[in-house]
Amino acid sequence: MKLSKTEEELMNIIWKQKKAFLKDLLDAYPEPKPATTTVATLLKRMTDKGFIAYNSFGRSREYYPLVKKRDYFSKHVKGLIKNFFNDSPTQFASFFAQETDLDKSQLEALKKLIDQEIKKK
Amino acid sequence: MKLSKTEEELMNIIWKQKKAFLKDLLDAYPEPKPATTTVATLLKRMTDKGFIAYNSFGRSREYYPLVKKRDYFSKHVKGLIKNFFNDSPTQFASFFAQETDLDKSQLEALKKLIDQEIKKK
DNA sequence: ATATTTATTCTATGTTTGTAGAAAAAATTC
DNA sequence: GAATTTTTTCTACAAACATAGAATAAATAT
Repeated sequence: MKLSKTEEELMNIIWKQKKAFLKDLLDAYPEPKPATTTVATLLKRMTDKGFIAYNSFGRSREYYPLVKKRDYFSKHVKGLIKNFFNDSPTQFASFFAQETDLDKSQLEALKKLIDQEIKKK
Repeated sequence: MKLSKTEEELMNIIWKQKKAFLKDLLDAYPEPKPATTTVATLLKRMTDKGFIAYNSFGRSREYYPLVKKRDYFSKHVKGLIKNFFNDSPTQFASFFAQETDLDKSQLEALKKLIDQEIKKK
């Protein structure tokens, strides 16, 4: 089961807040905010899909993620790589390095990071 | 305007073939192949959306991409970065390096690549 | 306690997607 | 040239999505 675009957006807010009531989520939306009921519907669907859960406090609920952002994206990016870069992460990485115009210091930082990964191996 | 999942799949075939008739595209699908009309519908929708065009040869058409794979993905990945990594390519890169388990030689290759990018700056 | 606000569920509508049959028209085969 | 195959358009329909009003129930404010 997958999240739709708008559900993803909401999920992202929930990940950031770690846990939140409807109100907190609504607050986090930029203008023009969606209707309360729209977000409520989304929350219900996401609960049904198993991406979030909640603890009840009286009538209202504190929602929290059931899926880690990391895991979610791992799948996401791997799918992207598989579908469009012949399952080759390096091909993707190459594309990434050339396409997202990082400046020199960012590239240096990235290089350092990769060095660390190499050491881990 | 965006491509849907199945449209993306077809687009990917078109990118690979560079130009192709309906038949060629159908051939490229793995079993179980979709119905001819299904692919035809997809082609029509993608034409309407402005992602492909065609040259007519009598009755039938040779389809070709109007959008470069590179550009399409550039947008795609940038959106991903924007939405989920606070608009920070380095944060994304970090995630990428850790999550897609590249082996040592792949990481080395990647490092070399980044070095080249640095030199360009 | 009454009025008001808030959270939730139900219902609803328009749109997009995935999938494909029927029909028409052209191309190919026999 | 009649029969068959291929390509395309039209039509269709169910599922998923985006969005939100109406109704309800519970919480809070006065």
